[in-house]
Amino acid sequence: MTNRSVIKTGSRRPDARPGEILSAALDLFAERGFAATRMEDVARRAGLSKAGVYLYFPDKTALLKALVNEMAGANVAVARGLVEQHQGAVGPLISTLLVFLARQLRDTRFPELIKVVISESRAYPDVGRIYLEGVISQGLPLFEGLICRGVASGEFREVDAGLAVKAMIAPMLLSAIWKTVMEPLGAEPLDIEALAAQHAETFLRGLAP
Amino acid sequence: MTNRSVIKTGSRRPDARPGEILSAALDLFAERGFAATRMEDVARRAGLSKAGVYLYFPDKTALLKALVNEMAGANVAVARGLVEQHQGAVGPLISTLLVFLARQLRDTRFPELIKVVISESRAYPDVGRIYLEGVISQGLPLFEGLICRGVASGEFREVDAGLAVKAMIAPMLLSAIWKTVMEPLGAEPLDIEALAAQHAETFLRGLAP
Amino acid sequence: MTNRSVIKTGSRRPDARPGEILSAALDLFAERGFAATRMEDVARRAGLSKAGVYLYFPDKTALLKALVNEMAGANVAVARGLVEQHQGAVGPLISTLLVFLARQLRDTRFPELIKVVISESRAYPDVGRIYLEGVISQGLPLFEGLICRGVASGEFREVDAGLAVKAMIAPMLLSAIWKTVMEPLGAEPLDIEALAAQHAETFLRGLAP
Amino acid sequence: MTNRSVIKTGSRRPDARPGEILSAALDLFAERGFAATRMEDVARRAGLSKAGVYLYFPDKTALLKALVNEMAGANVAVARGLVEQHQGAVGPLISTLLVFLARQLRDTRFPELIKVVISESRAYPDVGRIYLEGVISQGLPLFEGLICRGVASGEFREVDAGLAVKAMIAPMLLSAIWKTVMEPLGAEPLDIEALAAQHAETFLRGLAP
DNA sequence: CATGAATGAGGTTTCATTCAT
DNA sequence: AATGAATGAAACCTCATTCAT
Repeated sequence: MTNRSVIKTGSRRPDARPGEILSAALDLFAERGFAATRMEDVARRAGLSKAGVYLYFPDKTALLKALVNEMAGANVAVARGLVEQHQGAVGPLISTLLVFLARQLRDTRFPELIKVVISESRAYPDVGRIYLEGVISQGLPLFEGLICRGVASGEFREVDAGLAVKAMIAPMLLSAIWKTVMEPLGAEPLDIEALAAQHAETFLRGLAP
Repeated sequence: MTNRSVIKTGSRRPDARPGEILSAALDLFAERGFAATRMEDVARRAGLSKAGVYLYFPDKTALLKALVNEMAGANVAVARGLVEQHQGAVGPLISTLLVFLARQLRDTRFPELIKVVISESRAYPDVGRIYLEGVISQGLPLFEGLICRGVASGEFREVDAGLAVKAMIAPMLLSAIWKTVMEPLGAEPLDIEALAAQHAETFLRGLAP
Repeated sequence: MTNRSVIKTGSRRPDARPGEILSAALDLFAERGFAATRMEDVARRAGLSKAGVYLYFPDKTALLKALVNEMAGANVAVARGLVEQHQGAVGPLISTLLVFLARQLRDTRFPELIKVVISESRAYPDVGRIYLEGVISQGLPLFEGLICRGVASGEFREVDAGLAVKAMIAPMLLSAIWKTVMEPLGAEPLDIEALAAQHAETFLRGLAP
Repeated sequence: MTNRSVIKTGSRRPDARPGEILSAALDLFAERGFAATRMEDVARRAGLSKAGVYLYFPDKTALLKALVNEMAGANVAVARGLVEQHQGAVGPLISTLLVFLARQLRDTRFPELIKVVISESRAYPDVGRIYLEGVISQGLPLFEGLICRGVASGEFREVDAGLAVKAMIAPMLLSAIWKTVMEPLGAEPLDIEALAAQHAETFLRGLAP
């Protein structure tokens, strides 16, 4: 649906090539999974010959790594920005963050990427590691800090921040899985933003002292 | 149930063969993923020749389907039992259910199976469908009924039960992913039961009117 | 010319398969060189499918290694036998050995194998090492011992045994190269046995005190 | 009329380009072998783009042919010079020639070239033919003439000159192979000049009537 | 029931070579 | 003269799957 691949032009601007290839790759990884995507398909969808892809990426996994790097970095950066600029009670910020994430999940191919990472991480640990280091190790402490802040200020009751963060994030993960795994099987679509909103409400109420 | 590979001899009881094969398969699927598991490996671990596996299962995916069927069914059945036997306030039951699930995730290879289903569902929709129909379509309404009961009785505030169920379950999914994807990459282990307990507390508080 | 490959039967005796494959491989390596020989060609000439070869040899290089091992071992063993059984003056033994080698070069595919080893040793050092350890490191000391014996007994004048051995063997190497490299280009055939005989005569005369 | 204006960048002397390329090529052929040397490597080492090489040489084999031509010609020319200027007994001349060759083998990349010719001759018969015609067909008769002279003058006993020449040259071939094949595998270095000297001595003694 | 032997169908990757600029 | 970009053709190797015994 959210297909942004470029099929048409022979790409006058060589600088655009890597991006075109990555876009094609993500399309296909999301559609068929990493293993089932042949380099030739990526190439053709990027308007290139099979060998051409190898001019820009040494490996099939390099495509995946680049995708994870790229998308992961962007999201964490935004979240970090929101957190650092924020002042006052953390509850509203948590709501904002969850809704922001929900929109990302709804509007980008972040869910597909998460799914691919989950799927391929064992076979290609590098991919998992990039995600772990680029997203998990960046994002969780960020949110953990928020919980701690809330606890310290008396806004939240005493909870284990590490666990709380996971409970806070979990519905976003579930949304990604639902969208990429269950919906293609015929499950009814999930309103991710609504889930995020209701979850934020419940979660914050649940943390109230 | 949690049988971890039988190595010994030619297995006196022919009836045990399918189970041995499935056990071997789950071991390997969990360890290396579905795609990276060769039928020959399954066979060898089950103490059988490669061709022997085909006497019991027509297909590689048949192994996966059988595994999903088996384990999914079991868990849902227990949950259904708990729910149906229960009377009175639903809050404690939800706690009980979450902790039960947490223990299942901790003590069985349910997480691995979930991971495999997520990974292979696109390539083998049958597998996904079995899970969807055997677990999701069974479990979610079950829990949804609980939420509705709570709302109806005034125990919970007014919420969208469908969304609430997902928020309720999400940390369990996250736990499965964490255990099977992040921990092998070096992430610190997650205390699933503690997560479930704290989440239950927060979730129920959050639903209080 | 001395083509011994087996094309016909489907090979009732499975034990014969490795040998058949090796024979086919040597035919082709000798004919086209190692790099230009495709596994599929080997397979077809051995009356097997491409994948079938991999049941017996893990690698293309494994074919080469096996060939070197096999043939090298045989020749050294014979030479060693001759040397160990011999008594008396070493001159006649050296003549015998050279003529024996000449006949091997003339009648077997030893020359082709030497040529392949020379050609592929850099790309596949294992192959070279097998030859070095199986032939060179076995054969040279054997012959060196002979020279030393002759020097000690006064049959030969004082010479550097290590160098003498190389001079003694060199025409055999040249013969192998001539046969496999020059003759296919149209060079006139070399009478290896005659070369060996004349060389033995000259060499022994040259070593006389 | 003067020629077109000369483009400045790159090598100052356009005439030097082919030589630079050949030098780079020989370096790499010697180091990794012909097949394993990529045109891109040659280009880079010559300070050129991949396509640039094709401005000077139509083919990968053209590089090899040019190298063989160049080096072969040079050596034969020197040898021919020595032979033609010589008068008197041929024994000393043969010593001189062998030592000259030994030094060439020790100090130039002649050995590598011989090795490459041996290796690639089957796949690229042109290369072999150049060597056959430029070196073998020139050099052998030259030396054969010497032997014949010696026999005619009574300096040598009656021998088959064709065979004698091969025996005379063989240690030089062995040296080349030893240096390029065995030494990289860890075999102990060979003192080529010493081998040539001792061989000359033995060979000439062996030819004495 | 069980297996050893065999295969067909692919997919990734590598390069020599070409061409528009 | 020179090159960056692109490609087509190959070849190795892997496995799920089948079948005669």
